[in-house]
Amino acid sequence: MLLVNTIRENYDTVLTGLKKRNLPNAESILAKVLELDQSRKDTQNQRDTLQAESNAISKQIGMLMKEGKNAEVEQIKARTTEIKEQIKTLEESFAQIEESLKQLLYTIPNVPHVSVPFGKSAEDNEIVLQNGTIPTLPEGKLPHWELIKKLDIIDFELGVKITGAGFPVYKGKGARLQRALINFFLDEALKAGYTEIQPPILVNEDSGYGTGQLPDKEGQMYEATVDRLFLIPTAEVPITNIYRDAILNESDFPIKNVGYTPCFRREAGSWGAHVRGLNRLHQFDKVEIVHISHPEVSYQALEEMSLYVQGLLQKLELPYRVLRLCGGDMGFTSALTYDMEVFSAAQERWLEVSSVSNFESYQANRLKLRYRNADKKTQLAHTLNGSALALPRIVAAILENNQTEAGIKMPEVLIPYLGFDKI
RNA sequence: AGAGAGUUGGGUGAGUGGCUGAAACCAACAGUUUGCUAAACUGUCGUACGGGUUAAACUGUACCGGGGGUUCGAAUCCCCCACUCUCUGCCA
Repeated sequence: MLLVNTIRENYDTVLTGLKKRNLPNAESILAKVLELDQSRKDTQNQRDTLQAESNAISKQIGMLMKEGKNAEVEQIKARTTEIKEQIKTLEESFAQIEESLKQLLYTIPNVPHVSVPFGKSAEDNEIVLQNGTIPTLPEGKLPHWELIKKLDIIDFELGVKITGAGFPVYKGKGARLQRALINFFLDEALKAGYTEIQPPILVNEDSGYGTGQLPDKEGQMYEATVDRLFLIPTAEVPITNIYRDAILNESDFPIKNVGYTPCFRREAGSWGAHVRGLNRLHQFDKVEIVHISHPEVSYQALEEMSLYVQGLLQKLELPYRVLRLCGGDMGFTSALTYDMEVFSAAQERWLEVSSVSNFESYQANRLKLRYRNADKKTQLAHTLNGSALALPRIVAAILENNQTEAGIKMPEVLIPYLGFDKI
């Protein structure tokens, strides 16, 4: 969430930013925030003053009792009862004000970076670049959901039997392709200086709040209700939460972590005709990169991540494009997001395979992720993350784009990992 | 899962009702000394939210696993919860 100080000190920037987000009533929301913050301060001030008085009296009682002046003690005790009443009232309204303020702040999305285009939907995203050649496919080309059936490498019906829709079973070369991609992505990340992390894939409530899945997107996660744990929708959640409540040193930067995990998404209400096959699943594999960055260089880090992800797509010989998301399409917590899309040649569609975002201090504020600057003051760090990469749509594109009469050719870089060169 | 013990600042660890935001030691940081390193010595050394200041200085409040209670006053007493350790059981 945003810092109230940011809202107060950069009011105009915040307001224009929120308008880019198409947030209705931005003015009145911000006004309410400032108002609540002011009454929070006033209330705290009153409470603290009374509390100070009460503390002084208690100290005095201690001394009087030591001197055996019990009559005087009884006298001033009466005064504290009065003060205590007042403190209690103030305490209650203070808690109430703080809670309303917090709830209100939760409803305010991050302020978009200046380069984020205005716009309402995916239509308005800006195409930054396009790279690679779109293949011409032979007669009788098939979409991946036909290919996997024909080749018997991914089985959706079997997944339905075991679990339900959206939980495919990968078999034979299909399973080996998954494993090869995961290893390839992790090895590439190591070469690029990332530290490999294997986090838990169930997280507690605090972690959900830390990265912003809670309280709003509760319905998007599977929950183990008995233990009040959530299956992660992305490795971003556990890997970023490593740094919850941390105070780093400037010398700790940059922090670059990579982790492979399965991801679980309920995807409630987001199914339709265009999400056949591997395009949308409840469980899928993803390798995620997470940066914790010094605020001054977080946008350099974002570019670095974008180039890194593009490099992976180039190595996999997939045609791709990079989009800068518009204010209306960007995630709630992001300040700037690049989406990477690959062209899946049989479906003739662009598929999102990565989303690289700078959250600036928005997540860090919830996480209480700070660092100590040269003046020994604590400052919020910046967090960034991106998929590198999400597997299912990569698999879909590899299968569709590389189909030949002789079978599906595997990308050169994967062959050492696969142990075969076509399916 | 059952029984017992525990949870204090970056670490070890003292503290059983007021003089404790918290001893001592270690680590860290700055300085003195030194041919260099080491040692020794001196100092600094929690977080959050307020007040104050151009900025500091200074100052108020809260925080000793989390929440609640008793009390004029709680790290210290009581209750609930979480977690950790030991033993027993079970198990990949």
